[in-house]
Amino acid sequence: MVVRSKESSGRAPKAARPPVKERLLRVATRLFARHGFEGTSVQDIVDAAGVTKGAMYHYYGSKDDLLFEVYHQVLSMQTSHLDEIAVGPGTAEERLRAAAGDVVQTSLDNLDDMIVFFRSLHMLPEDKQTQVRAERRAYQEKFRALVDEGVAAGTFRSDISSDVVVHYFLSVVNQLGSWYKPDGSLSPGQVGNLFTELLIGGLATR
Amino acid sequence: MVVRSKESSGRAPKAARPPVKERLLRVATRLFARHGFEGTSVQDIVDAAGVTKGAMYHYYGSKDDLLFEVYHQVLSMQTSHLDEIAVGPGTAEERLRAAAGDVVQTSLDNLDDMIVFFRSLHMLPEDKQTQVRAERRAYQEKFRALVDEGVAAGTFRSDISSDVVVHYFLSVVNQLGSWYKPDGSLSPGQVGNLFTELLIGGLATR
DNA sequence: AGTTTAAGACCGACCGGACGGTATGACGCC
DNA sequence: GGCGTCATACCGTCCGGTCGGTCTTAAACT
Repeated sequence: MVVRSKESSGRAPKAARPPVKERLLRVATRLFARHGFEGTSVQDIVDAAGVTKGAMYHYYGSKDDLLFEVYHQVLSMQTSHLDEIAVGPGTAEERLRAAAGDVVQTSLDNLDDMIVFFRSLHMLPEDKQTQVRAERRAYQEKFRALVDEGVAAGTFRSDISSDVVVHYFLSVVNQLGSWYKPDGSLSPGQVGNLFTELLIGGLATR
Repeated sequence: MVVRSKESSGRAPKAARPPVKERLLRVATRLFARHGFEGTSVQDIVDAAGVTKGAMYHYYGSKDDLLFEVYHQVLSMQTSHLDEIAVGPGTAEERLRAAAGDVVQTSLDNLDDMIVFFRSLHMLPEDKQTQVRAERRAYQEKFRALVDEGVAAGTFRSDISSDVVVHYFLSVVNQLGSWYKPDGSLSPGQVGNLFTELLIGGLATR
């Protein structure tokens, strides 16, 4: 997680609240989410950030780099959350509930990142794509371990591959950006609870 | 990329296996799925189809048109399947099981279409995008009606919004292309059954 | 039957412009 | 005066789309 320095002192009269580097990443994320990676030009990004290309290529090596940063940010946050929950107290079911609810909620809190995430992976150069996938798999493995724990404890049914279960539930999370409307009647917490309920219900022994 | 693959069907000696129009759509779907819509040039498509741009623009008005056709094809197929199942015999649960299993299986049978579907919608021009969304909403509504039937019959729990349930399950379907490997150990039917089981389990009254 | 005509199917050179990226330099701060 | 931070101008490439033209086929006409 990046530590944000509060620097709102009497700076330049221009619109420069967050530092340029951060601002670039933020507007890029929003634009990628709205128009797609290929549908967003570098010019669009720097215009929206109120700078020029010179600034962007000073902080980032390429347009790809910008996209990669989005992935890294999301994954590192979700991973640290899951790590914390997994080693915490409670039964396997309780921890799985917590993990499921949390990943839904944090995803909804960063919807733009999620939209970019599931839509533009294939636009990354091969090596960075591999890196992201590896990180992603590590996350899935941790999730799967929780499910397996529950199976071992007899809380969850054992006739369903935990691998498939993880793909199943994380699919739901990844697709949140394609239908959830922040100004709708459902709060992130509510969605998290509903989805958690559906997951645990499907897993529970009858 | 040379594409002179001789198909096994002992057809005409000329290059006319499937008609050009169909061939274009088919190769376009595959290329869109592999490299994304923006990562595939019109030249790539016509090369792979063994024709030239003239041929493509003879049959399709634009590159967008080609993408739109993919969406139309997928949606019309899935809708007709669901329609058939919905009015068929059986309890609400039985029909929901059939619908869930079917949509998973047909999606896995047309993985490339699904990959394009969930990844490139935003590349369509606004009007066509609206059209696609309307068609998809109609599909979701039919699915939701099935869930509601089960709730009314007391088979499914009533404390979970059917709307959310539909988003939940269709998210799983839409993401199939991002992890399922046709040459893996799981058959489409098996995945369909597992997912159906997880869905019904989550819905069932305790 | 032989000839003309029309239409569809397809070719491929070409265009305008957008886009990612770079080179160079100005401006402030220690 | 060197270094970090950006602005400006510019380049080479690639891409969607166009357009005049050719070839094939079959109906219409004589």
